[in-house]
Amino acid sequence: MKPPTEAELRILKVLWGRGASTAREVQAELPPPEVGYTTVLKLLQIMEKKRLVNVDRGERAHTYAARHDREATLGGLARDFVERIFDGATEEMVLHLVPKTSLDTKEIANLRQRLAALRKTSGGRHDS
Amino acid sequence: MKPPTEAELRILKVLWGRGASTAREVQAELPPPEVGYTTVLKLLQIMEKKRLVNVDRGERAHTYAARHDREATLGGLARDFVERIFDGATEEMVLHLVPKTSLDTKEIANLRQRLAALRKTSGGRHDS
DNA sequence: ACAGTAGTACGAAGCTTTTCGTATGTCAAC
DNA sequence: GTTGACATACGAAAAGCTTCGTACTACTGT
Repeated sequence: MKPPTEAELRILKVLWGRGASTAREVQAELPPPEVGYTTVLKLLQIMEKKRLVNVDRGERAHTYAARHDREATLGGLARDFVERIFDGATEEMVLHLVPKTSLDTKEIANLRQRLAALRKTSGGRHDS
Repeated sequence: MKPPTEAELRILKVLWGRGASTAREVQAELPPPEVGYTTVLKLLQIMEKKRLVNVDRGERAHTYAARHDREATLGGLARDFVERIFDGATEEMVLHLVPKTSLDTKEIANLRQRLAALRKTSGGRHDS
């Protein structure tokens, strides 16, 4: 399942936010820098070929919907990134990220809780 | 400071592992799929133009060294990624990552400890 | 000196991504 | 039925990345 490119992801974000939309609607909602209508349409056509969106051709203007939900898509991108850049070392990635970016105390507490939960359930493989 | 591309990063990883090396040495150490010698050399030349590597032209064969250390480079890539893909939401990225990848209990404990430390020190700055 | 070996420099092809122009189709209303 | 608004389809240009072929240079051994 091919990952979306940068521009494709921008479009997917709109579709996740709005639900099924026409090309025109997507274009209107896209954050700057603005991009031409035909550009958006072309991207949507490409995304259809890649099976990233479903198309409803019933109406005057086709309506497009993201085929995969946000969680699955972004999760996949994140895992690919860790694989490619950190050779799979999730821990290192997180350690790089955490001190350098803005995490408020609430988020930190939340993360700690999740990690604690993980330890109990069988989330990841245990040490060999 | 331009981020390295995929192929450039593969080369940087070798340089970080070996220290300053010739093009030939880099090529030999590069993981599969194998790539031609001139390809590696060309990349190194491009990387020099981009100031990703330092070159020592003293010897018969030039020797190349990574200009920035692994920490800074990978950290920058990680932060850029979170910005582009997750719109800066580090917490969400980590939450996506942690349950899906294999973290053993030792790593989980380590992360929790780091987070705890964070809470005490700066707490992270948050814009808003 | 000559051939062989090992190096650098560089142009350019092939690919992907992003962008848009232009051609074309369709509907509605005057 | 012609015009205008709005839609899709598609070709193709521009830019970046990766790859390599080819040309050239320099050292080494016979």
